[in-house]
Amino acid sequence: MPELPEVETIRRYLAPRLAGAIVRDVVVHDGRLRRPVPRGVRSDLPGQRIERVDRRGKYLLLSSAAGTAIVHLGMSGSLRLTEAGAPPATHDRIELLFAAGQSLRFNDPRRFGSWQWARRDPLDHPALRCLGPEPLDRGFDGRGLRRALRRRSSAVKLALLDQSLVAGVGNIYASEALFAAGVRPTARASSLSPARCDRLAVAIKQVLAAAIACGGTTLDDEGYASADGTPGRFQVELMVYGRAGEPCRRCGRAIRALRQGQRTTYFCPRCQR
DNA sequence: CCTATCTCCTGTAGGC
DNA sequence: TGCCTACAGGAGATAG
Repeated sequence: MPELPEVETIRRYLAPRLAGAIVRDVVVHDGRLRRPVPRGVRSDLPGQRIERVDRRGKYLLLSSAAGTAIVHLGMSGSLRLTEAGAPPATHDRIELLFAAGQSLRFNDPRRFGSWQWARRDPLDHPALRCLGPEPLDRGFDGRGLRRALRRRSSAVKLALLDQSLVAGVGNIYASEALFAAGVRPTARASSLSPARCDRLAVAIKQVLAAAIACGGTTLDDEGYASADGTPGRFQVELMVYGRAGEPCRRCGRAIRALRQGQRTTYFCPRCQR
């Protein structure tokens, strides 16, 4: 399930390889994604030069003079850059063919991903307009986080998943960041002291940066990989996610799992108060 | 504005 | 072996 570190890993691989590349053709093998693939992807992108590959939250942005493809990998989406020519694989949905002979394939078994299109500033696009701050930016700190959390009555874990408060944190890194900060995921967001918000903001930055340095997290059942097929290595660094019943790597107590808003949260009952 | 709940989708795992 | 159910989860829609 690609979150910020996985998308950033893909971006870092693709940016130097796609910058300047000319899109020869766009083939939509199956446009039934989370929302239908907009016409602009097909009609405007061919012939364009990719100027930049950017990331905003969990979105990857492929920018050209004609517009920007706004790509979300959902939970099962992947991108693979290869030499063109191979027949499409099962669940290949969209393929960009480049003039130099490469092919960028978007594969998504569960169709939770999306390809949107922005003719003008992509940051004004509805998908990106309401995103919160980039957690790895300088400007993201405990004060801003506290401002965002203080008027939320929900559990802090759920608040961290809200992309309008912080962009790019998903289920894995929310649990990991709360562990790193020593904060109980069930704590009311509004109850966190300034000091704990400072610690949480630092923890979010540290966990995301460490995961990027490892090339993301590849779980057994999801099989995330970067655009050249390389899996991530952060799964061996996880402190709590997916470790229910196993001993805490810091204190030895059994890691616990609970359900919050239809998804699983992991935490250490001793290290997180 | 905020919160809680449901929905989309498909591969996989577990129970029987 | 096969059928059934539950589960994984991001984000948008909806109701309150």
